[in-house]
Amino acid sequence: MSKVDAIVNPSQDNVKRLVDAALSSEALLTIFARCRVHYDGRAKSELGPGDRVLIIKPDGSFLVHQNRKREPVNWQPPGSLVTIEERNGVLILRSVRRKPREVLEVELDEVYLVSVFKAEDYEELSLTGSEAEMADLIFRRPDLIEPGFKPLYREKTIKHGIVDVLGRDREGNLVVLELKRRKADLHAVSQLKRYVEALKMEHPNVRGILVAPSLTSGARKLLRNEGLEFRRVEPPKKDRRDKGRQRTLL
Amino acid sequence: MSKVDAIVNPSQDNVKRLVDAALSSEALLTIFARCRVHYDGRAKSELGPGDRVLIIKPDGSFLVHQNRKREPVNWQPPGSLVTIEERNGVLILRSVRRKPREVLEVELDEVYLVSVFKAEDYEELSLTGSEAEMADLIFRRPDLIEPGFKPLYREKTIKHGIVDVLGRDREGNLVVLELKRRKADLHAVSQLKRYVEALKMEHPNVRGILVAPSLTSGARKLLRNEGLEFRRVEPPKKDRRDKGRQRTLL
DNA sequence: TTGTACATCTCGGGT
DNA sequence: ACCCGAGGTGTACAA
Repeated sequence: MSKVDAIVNPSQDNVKRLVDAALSSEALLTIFARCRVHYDGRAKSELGPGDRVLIIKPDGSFLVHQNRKREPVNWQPPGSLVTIEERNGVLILRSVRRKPREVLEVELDEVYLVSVFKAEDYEELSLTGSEAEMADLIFRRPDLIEPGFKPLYREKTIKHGIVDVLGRDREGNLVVLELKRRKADLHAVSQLKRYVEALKMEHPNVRGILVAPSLTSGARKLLRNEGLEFRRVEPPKKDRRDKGRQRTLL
Repeated sequence: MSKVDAIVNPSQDNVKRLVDAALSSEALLTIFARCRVHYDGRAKSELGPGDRVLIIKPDGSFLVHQNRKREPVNWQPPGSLVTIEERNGVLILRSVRRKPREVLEVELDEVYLVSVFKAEDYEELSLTGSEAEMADLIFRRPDLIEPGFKPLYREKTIKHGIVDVLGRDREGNLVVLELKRRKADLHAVSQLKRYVEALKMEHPNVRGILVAPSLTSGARKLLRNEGLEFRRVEPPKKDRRDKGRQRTLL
């Protein structure tokens, strides 16, 4: 069997055969088709006839893509179970998820292409510039917050949530850091405030510092009104000098 | 020209030809390939060699899918600009986004399938069970909140945010509703609290009610501690009896 | 363009 | 299984 099987304008029988082959062989299935889509689960949706790309992965992920946007118009998450059946002469792909129960049905009005891809992939994404790396940075260089700052806990569970970084300042005050890898908004300030207020119930002096590359206008206002602070810190991008073959992209 | 062009195990020249054809013709391009992926922008990532599905849409959306998970491992949002070039005998797909500047590069080590799909789609998703429909419901049936409740504003901008529903109770107290279409969490409570406190600065009696199908344990505790309230409401799913041909899926 | 909040968010980590 | 929060979140909508 080869890595890829593809048939343009397949017969219904060929569609069924290839789909069954893909579903039973850990292969990734891609279909170009004119179709209708029905979904019922956490919400409910209908999509009238049109040309779409369908992707069914061996882990049960099911994507329905229109010709615009990054997001699938309909989908089913990993773990869902796919079947294909014929109803009144129309092929129907059906994907069922349990817990929560969700059903996705795609009526295949006309299939332009079926392709089966035995994709082998043992690599995982390596990403830098995350919030976790901001925390690392602050533990390595606490002076980025202020002189004398001592970070003590990381991902510390408190009364009403989980604090990014908990530490003490030069004067012994408890300090809560809320880190954001991108521009911080109102939500981030509310989050910080929730932590500060929870800690204030058990400690006398608690400071809250929002640590981010920037703030929205509204976040800045709310932060001031609440007596909270801001420190500008960029999420660090590690140099991965992996194999020395990678040039700078940007 | 037909709706679909596909070549299995294409030569480099054929890849280049089909890709150029797709990029200049509003067609959706799909490639099965062994590839490496490099990204630099808001963050930075590297992905070693493996088999993936690449999708490039006519609006510039660029997806790199591994054989698991619903999410693309790498991507570029709509509006990005794609080019294909050859570097040291290797074909490279390059997508550039401006604002923020982000570059995605895919090294095509081996191409198993190139397919070009002139997808025609004039349909839009019709979805029910959203938060917006919960708001509609409450304006139609305010008694779902409590007897005498009068909803007044929808999506009302206040000092620090935008309130879902603002109204008055039987006794003339200002009432803020925060709606969640699914189980409400700590975040939802913080959001509601932010609105209530903003309104309290200008009004004497303000009540805050979280309206959702259920609550997380933590949300319930915080809600109680803050003197806020909860009303159980399910997001309504409209019956779309469209064309009478649709059976219930679930 | 910026700000704000929803989403069938998805995903991972912790308890 | 539930809870919690990050995300290159994406997406729509309003100011």
